[in-house]
Amino acid sequence: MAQNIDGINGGAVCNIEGRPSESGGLMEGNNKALKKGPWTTVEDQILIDCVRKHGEGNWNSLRRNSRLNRCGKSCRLRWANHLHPNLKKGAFSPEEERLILQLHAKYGNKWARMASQLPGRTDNEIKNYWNTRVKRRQRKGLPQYPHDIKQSHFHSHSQPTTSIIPIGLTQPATTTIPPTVPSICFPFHTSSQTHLPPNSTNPSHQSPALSSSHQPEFTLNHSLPLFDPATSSFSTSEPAFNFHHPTPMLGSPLGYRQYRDNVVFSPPISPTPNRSSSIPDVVSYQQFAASTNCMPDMSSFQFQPQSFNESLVPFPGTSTQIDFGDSFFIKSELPSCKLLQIPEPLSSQVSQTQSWSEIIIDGNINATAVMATNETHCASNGFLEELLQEAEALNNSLLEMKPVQDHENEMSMPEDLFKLSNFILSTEPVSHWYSSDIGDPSNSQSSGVTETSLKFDMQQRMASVVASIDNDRVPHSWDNLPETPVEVS
DNA sequence: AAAAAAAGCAACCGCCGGATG
DNA sequence: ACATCCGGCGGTTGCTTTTTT
Repeated sequence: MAQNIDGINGGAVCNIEGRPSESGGLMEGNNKALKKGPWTTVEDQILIDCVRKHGEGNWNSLRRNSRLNRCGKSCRLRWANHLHPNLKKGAFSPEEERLILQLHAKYGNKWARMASQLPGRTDNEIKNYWNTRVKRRQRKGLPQYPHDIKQSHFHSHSQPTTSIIPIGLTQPATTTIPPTVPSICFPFHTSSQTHLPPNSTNPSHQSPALSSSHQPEFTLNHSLPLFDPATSSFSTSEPAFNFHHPTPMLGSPLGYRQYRDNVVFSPPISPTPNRSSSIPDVVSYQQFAASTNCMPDMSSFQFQPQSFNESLVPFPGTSTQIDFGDSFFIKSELPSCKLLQIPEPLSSQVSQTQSWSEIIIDGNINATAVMATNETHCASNGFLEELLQEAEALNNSLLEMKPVQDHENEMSMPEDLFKLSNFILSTEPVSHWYSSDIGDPSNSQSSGVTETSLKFDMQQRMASVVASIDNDRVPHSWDNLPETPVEVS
């Protein structure tokens, strides 16, 4: 908008965030009232320079240490909504509009959540678009949603509808869910599509939020039974998934702050010299087995989260809830996720028979369940068959499991899951993630890696990992996981 | 062409929750 | 345990621009 170009605006002034009592009064050493109103190009440039120099975050300190006479909030908003380099300008495309409708039907007025599904778009843009649309359609007496989009949220302020979906196989079927249906279903592939985590076939990393593939055509090889809480029964129709942990493109997920500056490599669980209790690196494990035709000893592997291969990185904004014990369930609408069942028993007795399983659900909504044992005498040439058999067995057992209703805490990542994410993040040096992008991670702030980009990838990775541990058999309970890494600033 | 209405947009406000001391 | 800081989010306001009458 061409208003107030170049600094001559009559913007009003305000005190800090409209809360005079905070910070012990005005300005904290900069005893001037803060400016309000439209931003000028001069202010924009100052803000851009500051962010380039210091990175995102710490908006109030940014304000204090710059010539900007704006409150921190205002700076953050300006950056996120207008100055961020990843922003997509211009009108929404028809595809985006369609997606907004679908997302709103699913989430209600959860603008940040919706924005996380619209690369380059901000919550504010979406909110404005929607509000305008609402007014227009109300005036015309039209319904808010097209006939083919079914509203699934309770009301505009409600939590989204949740379906709890057990992983499992029903009879083989091929189902195509048209992209217009804002629901997806996780299928299981059984044989030819077994997904051993590839390495060489990994596509180069692409930020999911910047990809346009967030709405694939979902071709399912198997339909999954869905548990309908209303009827307490399973159904294969109208699957619905919900993102329970929004990851706004320009924001950080809850609890992220504790990681954002962490470049410390924390030891994995029980970092004993022989790594006997480390969680195995699933990918390396499989690759080792495939390449050497023998099953490696679990103790030779160390849990290396970077092995979550890039092709499996889900779209941002996804998360999954698992209920452990004898059963687990996906409760998510994410189009991609990865489930790991940690070896059982995850204990120091690595010499004894262990098994582990992995369920991968990739961006094409293809799921593969893989299980393996590390019995040292496992016939190598029967490896895949064995995996598949066990996967089948896993699927079958899952079908028998009772769904667990997640009640009030739908929006929060389960504590266990969060701890796992915490652990995983703490075990992986940032350099692994960004080596190809930025070189020296220790210099990430000044080498062009913004906090946002770091957050972004972190969010993806957090969302991509869901793990379970059977506490009954695993001496390493979540409580033994490393504490939140110390923030390094 | 002018006025009114609608649309578009930017920014602020208040609330909230997590982090921190 | 508490207070404070900080930042995210959703609601709202108000200004400008565009379209309609």
